[in-house]
Amino acid sequence: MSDTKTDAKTETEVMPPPASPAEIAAFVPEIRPELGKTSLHDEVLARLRDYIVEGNLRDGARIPERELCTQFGVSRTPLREALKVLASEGLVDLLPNRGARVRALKAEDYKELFDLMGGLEALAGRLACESISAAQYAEIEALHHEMYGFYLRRDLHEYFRCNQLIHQKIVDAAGNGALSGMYATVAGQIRRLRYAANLDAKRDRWAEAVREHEAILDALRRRAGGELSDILFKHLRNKQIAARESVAE
Amino acid sequence: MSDTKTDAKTETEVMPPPASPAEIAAFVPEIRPELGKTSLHDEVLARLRDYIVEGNLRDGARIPERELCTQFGVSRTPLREALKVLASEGLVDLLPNRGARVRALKAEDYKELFDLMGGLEALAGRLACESISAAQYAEIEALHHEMYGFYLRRDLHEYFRCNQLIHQKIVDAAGNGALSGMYATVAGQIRRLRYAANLDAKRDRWAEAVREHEAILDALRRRAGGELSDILFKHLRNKQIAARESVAE
DNA sequence: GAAAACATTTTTGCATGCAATTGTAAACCT
DNA sequence: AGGTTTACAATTGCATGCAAAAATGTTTTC
Repeated sequence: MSDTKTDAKTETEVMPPPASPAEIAAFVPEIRPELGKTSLHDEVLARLRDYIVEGNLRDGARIPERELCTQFGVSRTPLREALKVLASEGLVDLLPNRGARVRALKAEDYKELFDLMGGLEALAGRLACESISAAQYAEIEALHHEMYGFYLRRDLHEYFRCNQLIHQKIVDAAGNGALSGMYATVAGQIRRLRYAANLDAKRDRWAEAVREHEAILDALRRRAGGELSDILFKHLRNKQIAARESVAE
Repeated sequence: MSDTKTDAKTETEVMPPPASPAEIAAFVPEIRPELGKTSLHDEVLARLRDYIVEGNLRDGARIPERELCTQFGVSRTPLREALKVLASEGLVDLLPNRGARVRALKAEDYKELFDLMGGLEALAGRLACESISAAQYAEIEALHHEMYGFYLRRDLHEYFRCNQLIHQKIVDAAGNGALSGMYATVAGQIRRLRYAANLDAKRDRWAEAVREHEAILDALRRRAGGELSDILFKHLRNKQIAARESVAE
């Protein structure tokens, strides 16, 4: 009765209900056969990052290593590798011998991240003015008009979708991969903060935001890099203030 | 003569000369007993990062996992964790099933990194103007004068030390931890590029750089954030051009 | 003699094992 | 009873094991 613990090593072709991590892992290729090219580590990393950014784990909550292993169907090794990377991104804290916790961001941290995002967007605007194509500009202009329509119709949800897309397109237009990567990291952090709520109530802030976007488009059209840089940073600062008030409720 | 490779598995209590990773690891606490608090992973990460940034491994060179394990006296697990983090920082490339290589940065990559550093310093300057203390400003001013002395004496090495320190102090003065972290990462990447050589030959560029630094100090004294931001970005752009020419030799 | 096919060694990715540390709760003392 | 101690369980950090993939070397074929 002591040899029952080692009989799971043999390679079984067909097995009824997956229970252990290894067995679940053996089934994963069936569940998602189309994208079985990335390494297990990368997939776990992406999934765990989303899992946290989406807010499935509360701030400061312990990250249950073993539980997530079974949930993702992998062993501890790739999961731990993912945790180290997420720690270096600032999404989780790693306490020596005491596990990983979802990083609890304080108001001061969000202030830092917003400023950082502002700086990155300011840079993006400057670089975009140097290298943006006519087609790329036209695309942003079209998005701007679309967004304006949603503003007039008071469709906050669609307005925000367009808004985010415009900012992302400016970053893309900068044509700087290193910048895009860092922007994505910072934006991911901030995404954990759910704001944008009562912009509708504060109608004057909304109108102001739209005016700022018009100034952004204008500077971009004139390829005025330094100017656009300045406008974008200040725009993000105002967004930060609005977010702060929104979160305070 | 084929069984000699597996006899090192037994755990020995007393052993003459450490040879295997495990044996070396067992001796490490004796070698450095005072700072045995950080996790093995963190230490390996820092050491490996330095090892690469210092240029001990050539661009595009394979990273010999097993060899570094023995060199650092750890097993593959913490080393591989460190490699994943370094990959996320962009220092190494991880090729699926084909190991890690030192990321070979092309001219275009350095251009991106320089622009990114310019954007981060521009942000730092802007934020520093908002929050810098008189003491911090005085420190930077003193460094500036010291640097000017080295310029007059044509001491390129000390000039550059001061120069780097000034830029770092501005970033510190921004008081934004997230920014500092990203700046450190980008600066580390760029440090792999050894430039700054023939600034001495190009005497006009050196003089120009000094003038730019005077403008930086002036804007900082006036707490002119937007202006400083602009100057810093352009200063970095010029630095980039000089570096490009310097590397081209 | 060069290229293709095969066999062998090495390396990689992941799972698991094990000792050490931490968390937890029952037993103990004052 | 309240706080301390001690035994126990869970968790963590790292080392190692193992199968699959790649690199390398050898033979074979034309």
